Amino acid sequence: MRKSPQQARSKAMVERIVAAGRSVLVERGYDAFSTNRVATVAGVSPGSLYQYFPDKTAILDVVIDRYWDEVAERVAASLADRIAEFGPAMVRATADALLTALEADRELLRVVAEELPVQRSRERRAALERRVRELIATYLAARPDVTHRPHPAVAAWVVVLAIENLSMRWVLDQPDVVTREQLLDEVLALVGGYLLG
Amino acid sequence: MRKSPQQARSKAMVERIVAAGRSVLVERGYDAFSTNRVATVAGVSPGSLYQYFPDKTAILDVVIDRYWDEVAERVAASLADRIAEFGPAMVRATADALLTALEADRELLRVVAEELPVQRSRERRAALERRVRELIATYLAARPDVTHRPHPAVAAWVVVLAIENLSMRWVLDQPDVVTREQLLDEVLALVGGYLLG
DNA sequence: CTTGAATGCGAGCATTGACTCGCGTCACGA
DNA sequence: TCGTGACGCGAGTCAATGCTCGCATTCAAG
Repeated sequence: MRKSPQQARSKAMVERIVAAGRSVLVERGYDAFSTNRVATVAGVSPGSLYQYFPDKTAILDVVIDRYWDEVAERVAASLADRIAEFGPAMVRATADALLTALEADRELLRVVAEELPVQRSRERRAALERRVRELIATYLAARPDVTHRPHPAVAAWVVVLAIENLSMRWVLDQPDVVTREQLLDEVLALVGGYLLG
Repeated sequence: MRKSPQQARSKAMVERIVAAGRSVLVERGYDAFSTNRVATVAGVSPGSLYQYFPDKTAILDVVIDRYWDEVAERVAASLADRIAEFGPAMVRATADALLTALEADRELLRVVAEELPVQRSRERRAALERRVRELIATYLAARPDVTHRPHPAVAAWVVVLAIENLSMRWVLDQPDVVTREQLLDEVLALVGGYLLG
């Protein structure tokens, strides 16, 4: 942020710019994400835009950060609530929470995951992964009886990646052979068989 | 291709251009992938470049297509060789083949998977997935005794995505808690537990 | 050797898009 | 009410870059 908005008027403008950024991304795609277009959609002039954002990517970053933070919040909340009752129900609930979070803004997910250079959203997504991974690894290390896997950190890495990827691909590709319930069943079988088998 | 090269001279030029494209991508990144730079690195003028490629993306497409075709070839070959002896050894060998293929040009993989808009390489990668998925689904359908999973198509989808993603992330991120052998063990446990458990 | 087609060149055109700057307007404290 | 600084504007600058066009060079068939 080049300058932080002080009056209510300018705070509203910053919000309008971010919202416009999201809107352009979703409706026109990343290629159309130009400062001029974002400014136009926000009903603001390019010059005004640059009073609060140092450059184009700053706007993009805010949009993306907000998205992943939202997803992370939902998943972490669901997970933290149930980490005590570790088991199939928890895995299912967490996967469900992730799916719900991803489905909430499928259009933006599509752009973020498929149109943007991955590196742009890498940081936040990695943060989400790390957060969940550490929760799981810690739990697994404390309760070695719940799994046969020898290395908690490794098991957490595998489980998080597998669930995240399956969920994202399901939401994005909507493979018609797999229903939502079926996906949850498969995730459960995959993770259950791995940790317990 | 705007025109296909007829003399040996021009065929060599096309090759130089593609090689230069790969080189620019790997050494300077996608942002530096401009027609002028590719032409310069290829020791060719922009005008010449446009005699054989209709536009910039055509060069990119060739580079990417070659990469995924190479990977697909190795994996499909390994898989086809061993589909008869379905079991842990086969899963391990296939995962190993994929890892080897991805490791063969890790630099290009990094650019293709993290810098490029995913959509660019989506087609070929999807083709690779489909090819492998169908091999597996067909086999599972023919031999319902090897797995407890009720839907071969779904099981194949899950298994392919899981292995592909874990392998790619391992090669790209090189997480120091997971060795190569360990990764293969984990993949085996994951897939084995899922299909058989 | 001749000749025309294929090949190759590279300066330059045209467009795009990030970003600035000088000026006008508005809000708020005194 | 009035002055000052925050706010807002948008035409314009400037660099990047995809791509073309007219001309020079090379190849190979006759």
